[in-house]
Amino acid sequence: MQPKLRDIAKDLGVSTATVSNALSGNGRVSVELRDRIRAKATAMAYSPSLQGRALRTGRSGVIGLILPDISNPLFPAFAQSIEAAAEKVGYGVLIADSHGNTDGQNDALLRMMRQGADGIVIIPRRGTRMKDLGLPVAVVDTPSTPENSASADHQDGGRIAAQHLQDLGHKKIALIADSRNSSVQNDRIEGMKEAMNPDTEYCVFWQEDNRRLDFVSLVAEGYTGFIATSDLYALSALTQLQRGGISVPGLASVMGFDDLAFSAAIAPSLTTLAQDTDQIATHAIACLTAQIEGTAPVQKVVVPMTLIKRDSTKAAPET
Amino acid sequence: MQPKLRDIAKDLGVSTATVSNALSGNGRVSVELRDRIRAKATAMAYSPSLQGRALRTGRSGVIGLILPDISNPLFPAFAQSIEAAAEKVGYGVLIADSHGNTDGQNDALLRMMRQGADGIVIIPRRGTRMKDLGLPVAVVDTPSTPENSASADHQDGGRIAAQHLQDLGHKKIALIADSRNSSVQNDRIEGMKEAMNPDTEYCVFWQEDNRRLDFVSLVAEGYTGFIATSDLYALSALTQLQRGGISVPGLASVMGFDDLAFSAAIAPSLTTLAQDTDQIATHAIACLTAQIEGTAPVQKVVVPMTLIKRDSTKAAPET
DNA sequence: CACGATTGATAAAACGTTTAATCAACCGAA
DNA sequence: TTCGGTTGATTAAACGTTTTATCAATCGTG
Repeated sequence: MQPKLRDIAKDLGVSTATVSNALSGNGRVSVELRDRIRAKATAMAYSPSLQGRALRTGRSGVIGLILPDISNPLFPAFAQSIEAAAEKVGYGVLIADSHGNTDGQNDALLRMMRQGADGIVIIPRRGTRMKDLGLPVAVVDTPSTPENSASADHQDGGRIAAQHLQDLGHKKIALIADSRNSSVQNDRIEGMKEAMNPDTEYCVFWQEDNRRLDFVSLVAEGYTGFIATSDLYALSALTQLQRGGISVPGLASVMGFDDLAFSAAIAPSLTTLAQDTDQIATHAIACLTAQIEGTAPVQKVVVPMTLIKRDSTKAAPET
Repeated sequence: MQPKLRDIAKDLGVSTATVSNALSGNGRVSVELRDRIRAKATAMAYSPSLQGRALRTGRSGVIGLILPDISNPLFPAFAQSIEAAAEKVGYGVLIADSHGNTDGQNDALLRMMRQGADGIVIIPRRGTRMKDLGLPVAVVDTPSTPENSASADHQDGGRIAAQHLQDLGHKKIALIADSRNSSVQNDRIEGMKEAMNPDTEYCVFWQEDNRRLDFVSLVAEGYTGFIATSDLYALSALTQLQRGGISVPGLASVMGFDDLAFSAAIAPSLTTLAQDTDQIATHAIACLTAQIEGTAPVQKVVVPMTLIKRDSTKAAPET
């Protein structure tokens, strides 16, 4: 049986209140007794019952993490970072999958509240207005989302990507995105457009209507650069080109976003823009704990994305 | 403020005990009163405080999920399945990352216990002996792990894979695995070996020493079939071959395991062996709840893997 | 020396639920 | 009528912690 406060108290002949005070440093306890109690506590490997504490204080020591789709290859990295950051400040992490839709998202929120989460980190669906839950929330999305608490600078990432290909001499660039429903992808595309020189030709290809793009014929049309809003689409493009006999990066350069698990492992390795998930997670958690513990609010933060140059981008071929 | 048991009780002029009994169906309450209480409860949108209940019953309603490495591309699918299965039976899921090592795994276990998890689902590191924690545990690994509770039949998956390529006429097959430290990979390789015909040449290439394999020169040596223990390595092989000008599946067939997120999206799409994570998760959760609630123990289960034929495997080229 | 302030510790209540023990009322049977 | 048994509800304790109010003792000061 785990030792309780009472056990320590009885052993030392003091009251449980004193023990509690000694351990938390809250009330008034003489230094000598405090040390004696703390020593005893560690000796007995005492660890407070979170349930008892939760009942009394109304705080469970758990935060909820709501992801639009756990199986999205980017989110594992986030989940890992969030878990690490939360653990560092003594919180557990409860996960929920919103199955990509708004209903699921609300269900998940409700479930988390029932479970007694002290706060929520959420990566929202586009267009979901975070109504006030009476619960601290940290939103991780894009800087253009008003409620956003911490995120990468996706728009600037877009700029960097477009700049990179143009610096390499590419004059006709295809931008590949999945769905207009993602604020992140929109911001990335927006950034790319912004950084385009007046004499650069480009076109955005949205894949949301599920039509498969034919990248090989795009090359025939003169495209030499491809920027996808995710490494997943970049991979799709890259393999399709290779299969069509188009050398990457010899005849076409391909780059993506997020530095997914496979991106370094493929041939050619994929040039990509990475976000610092650790930093974002740490900040999101800081925002949350500030709200929970009522300390000074933390500034929103926007973390720059960094270009990882690999082998899939090269100077444009001579025409 | 959330309504409490007392609020319902006061409103109806009964005792909190009666309300509790009416809602749980445990004690003795007249049918009429029971219905009246239940109606009132739903009308007030009552939901019991998990903390209060936890303190009294000693059960928190959350289970812990410990993953060796969240960023491994297979685990998201698992996490999602586990979360769904747990939610269905009313449990929340607390995640922890064991950072791939045994110490991290023990830390994670301890943290989960402190957090008051009622049980643990763990995907263990190879060779970790699950010491008795005094806490229900469900292990998800491979059938060859003695403590395993639910898993795919990885060995049989290996057999199916080897059979598939041999059926297509491949005579010289390269088996690609990452690390001997994974029971799963070992079982898959073992199954492949088992299914090899006497006249089939094959060789196992372990990548654990981080040497990059040169798949192109393997083709020059006469290999026409490649089976990787993960789609990740299969992808690596596939792109390397394509880059080297070797047509897949024209000159070489490539297949992998686990049907990762990208596997259907690449060109050619990847033939792979998939595991039914939902079924495995449901069963793992069933094992756990059986232990937690002290009901009849659930049989261990081994779920067959299914071959997903796509475009990366084809009949071996004529020699 | 007396009195207010400070220090060090305790007692007791509270958080919201479940459950064992209790109790009153009613019923049927001897 | 009386008594054991059943029914329907209540009372009170318990889970483990934190915290407010209380109290005794010591201290400093006028």
